[in-house]
Amino acid sequence: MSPAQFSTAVLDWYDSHGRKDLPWQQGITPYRVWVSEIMLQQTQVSTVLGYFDRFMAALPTVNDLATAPEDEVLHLWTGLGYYTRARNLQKTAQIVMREHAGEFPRDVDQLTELPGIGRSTAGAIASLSMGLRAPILDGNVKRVLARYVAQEGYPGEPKVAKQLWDVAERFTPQARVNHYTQAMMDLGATLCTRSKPSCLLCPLKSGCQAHLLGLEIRYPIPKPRKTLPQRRTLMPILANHQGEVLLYRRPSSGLWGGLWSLPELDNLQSLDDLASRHGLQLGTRQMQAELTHTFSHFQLAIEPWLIQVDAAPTAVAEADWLWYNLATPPRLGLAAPVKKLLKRAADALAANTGETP
DNA sequence: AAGTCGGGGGG
DNA sequence: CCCCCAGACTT
Repeated sequence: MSPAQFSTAVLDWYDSHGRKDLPWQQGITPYRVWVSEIMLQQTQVSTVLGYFDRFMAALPTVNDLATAPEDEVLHLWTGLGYYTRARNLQKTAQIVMREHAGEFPRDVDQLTELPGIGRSTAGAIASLSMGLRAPILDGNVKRVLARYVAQEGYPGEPKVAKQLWDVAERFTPQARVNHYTQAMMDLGATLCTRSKPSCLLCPLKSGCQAHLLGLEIRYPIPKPRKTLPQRRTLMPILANHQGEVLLYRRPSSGLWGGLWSLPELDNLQSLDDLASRHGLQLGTRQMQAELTHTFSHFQLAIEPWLIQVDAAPTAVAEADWLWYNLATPPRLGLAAPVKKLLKRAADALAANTGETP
């Protein structure tokens, strides 16, 4: 799609589906748009709804904000978080009064110099309240554009961010830039959501590279994790005198869905609960060599414990639990690290029985 | 480039 | 639990 086709599709969609009834979209002034944009930084619309009107009622003009006690401003901000925003808000109000004769500069670069206003917020104020052709790139727009061009690389990276700003700049139209800006944010908020995007309803689907590839979910590329989150678990290898080990079947959904696994414990104390649950009499315990298993999203350190079971009921009482015979293993789906641990156990058992007189 | 600031919602 | 959200600023 050419930039003209792109913005036309976005604007047509705005006319029929864009949001037009948010509080800061009524009686639009640079002051109201600015306050709303600051409140909306890293903060969801539903949260800001509870603050905006109260704030505007208490401090209806830039001058009111500039001259209010700081405590009053912070009071109006209480619960919104990122309190530096509130202090910067008042600083900027004072600068606007003192250096700009009470009027916000009609210039993106000058807006960006004000405390708390970065490039995206400046673009939003300029386009929404002044009709200036200025791009924005907030979280919503970033997602829409990253998908539209199937942008590789993590957008937090300056090089990638610059490419997305270039795309944003290219597609931003001269006419109706206020509606265009609002529409791009609305697209990201309502259709082009992080999970389960509604591509079939999207006005950009015919040109969206991610959608055409069927890879919407892949973009924007998430922050690369150098060190995966670390988790630990303890796996008791409960071995009876028949050379069998106690396994259970994991729930059909989720991690290792439907596969059989060794029991997982947070600590050694909870071993007693497991034993009593299955009516087991436990003997000696011995820690085995630790095993780490890497998933796509975290790393799991497994601390295996070999536990002798001296006595147990003849049959397992609970469904989805079984005694797994190491010498004649049944054909079951096993979680990968469990398979490894069982092999170790089987080898050790074979060596023992071979040597024992 | 990475850390900080916050409260809330969703998977 | 982690990740993310109408980000900006500091280190």
